[in-house]
Amino acid sequence: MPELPEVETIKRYLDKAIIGQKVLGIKILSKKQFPGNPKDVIDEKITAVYRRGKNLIIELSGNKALLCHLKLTGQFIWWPGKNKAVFKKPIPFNGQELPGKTTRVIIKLSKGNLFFNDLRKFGWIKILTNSEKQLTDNLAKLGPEPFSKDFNNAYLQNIFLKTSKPIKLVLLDQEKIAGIGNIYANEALFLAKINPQKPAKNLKPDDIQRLRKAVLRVLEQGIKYGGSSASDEAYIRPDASQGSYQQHFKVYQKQGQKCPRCKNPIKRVDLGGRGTFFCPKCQN
DNA sequence: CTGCGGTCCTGAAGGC
DNA sequence: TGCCTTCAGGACCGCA
Repeated sequence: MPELPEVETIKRYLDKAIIGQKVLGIKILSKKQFPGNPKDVIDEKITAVYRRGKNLIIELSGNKALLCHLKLTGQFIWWPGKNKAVFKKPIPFNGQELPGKTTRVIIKLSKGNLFFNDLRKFGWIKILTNSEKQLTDNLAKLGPEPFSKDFNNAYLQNIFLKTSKPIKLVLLDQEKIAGIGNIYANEALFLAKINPQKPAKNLKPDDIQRLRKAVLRVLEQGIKYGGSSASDEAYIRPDASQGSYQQHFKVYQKQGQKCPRCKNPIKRVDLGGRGTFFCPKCQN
C-alpha cells in the first residue's frame, strides 16, 4: 500500500517527468474518484510536485493544484510520448496495459499521459482552484513529517504520554505522525524491539529514542528501495516497475516464520482491524 | 474523550 | 467445476 516511501518515490519520479508540462485533457472513467470539473485545470502548467504524509500534490499555475490520495491500491503511471489512440486502444507498457482494467483517470499532458489506476477505487484526485488556502485546510490536521525537525523525542514523548492506545495505532494515526502505514509501522516496531500492543504511555525515553530512529530507518530504507511491492499489493513506480523493499521485510506478513533476531515464530494479531506482525519474544 | 464497528471496493482464496 | 463467503485495509463517519 502506498505509504510515505511509496508516495515519495512517485513524487521524485514525477518531479523529473512532468514539471513544466501543460494539462491538455482529462479522461475520467470513475467519476467519484475525480469529482472535479476538468475544465478548471485545462491549459494550466505543472509547476511542482510534492508530498505531505501520504498525499501527493501536483501544483499547477493559476494557484491551482491536484490533491491526490492513493489509499490502498492507487497507482500513477507515466507514459511518455504522444499517441492519439491512447485513450481508446490499450497499449503495452512494461508488462502493463494502458489504459488497463483498473485505470480510473487519464491526464493528458504535453509530452505524454499520466494514468491513475486504482483497483479498489478508494483513492481520489481533487481539483483545488484556490490551492494556497485549500491545501492548508485539507492538510491542516496532519501531524509532523517524520523527516522534519518537529519529529523529535520531546514531541513523541508528549503525544505518547497522553494515550494508552497501543503504540502501533499511534504510529498509524495521521494526525500524530504523517505518512506511516501498516507495513512501516510493523517494521519500525520490530527494529525498535517494541511490542505493537504496548500502551503508548508506557514507553520509556529509551524506547522512544529507539522507536524514532527505527521509524526514520525503515522509511529511509523504503525510499532507498523504491517502495514495497508485496505480493498482495498494487504499488508500482510510475514507470510500472516494482519497488523492492518487500525483500527486506523482517516481520510484515511473516507470521509463523522465524524471527530474524531470535528465531522465535513471528505472530500475527489484529490491532485496529489491521494485520499486526511481531515477535512476541524479542519485542517487549 | 475513547473505542468500537460500518463503509467504500475488488479480486483472491478458502469451503463445501 | 462452481457458487458462496470471507478477507484485506486508509480514512472517515456515526454511535454508545
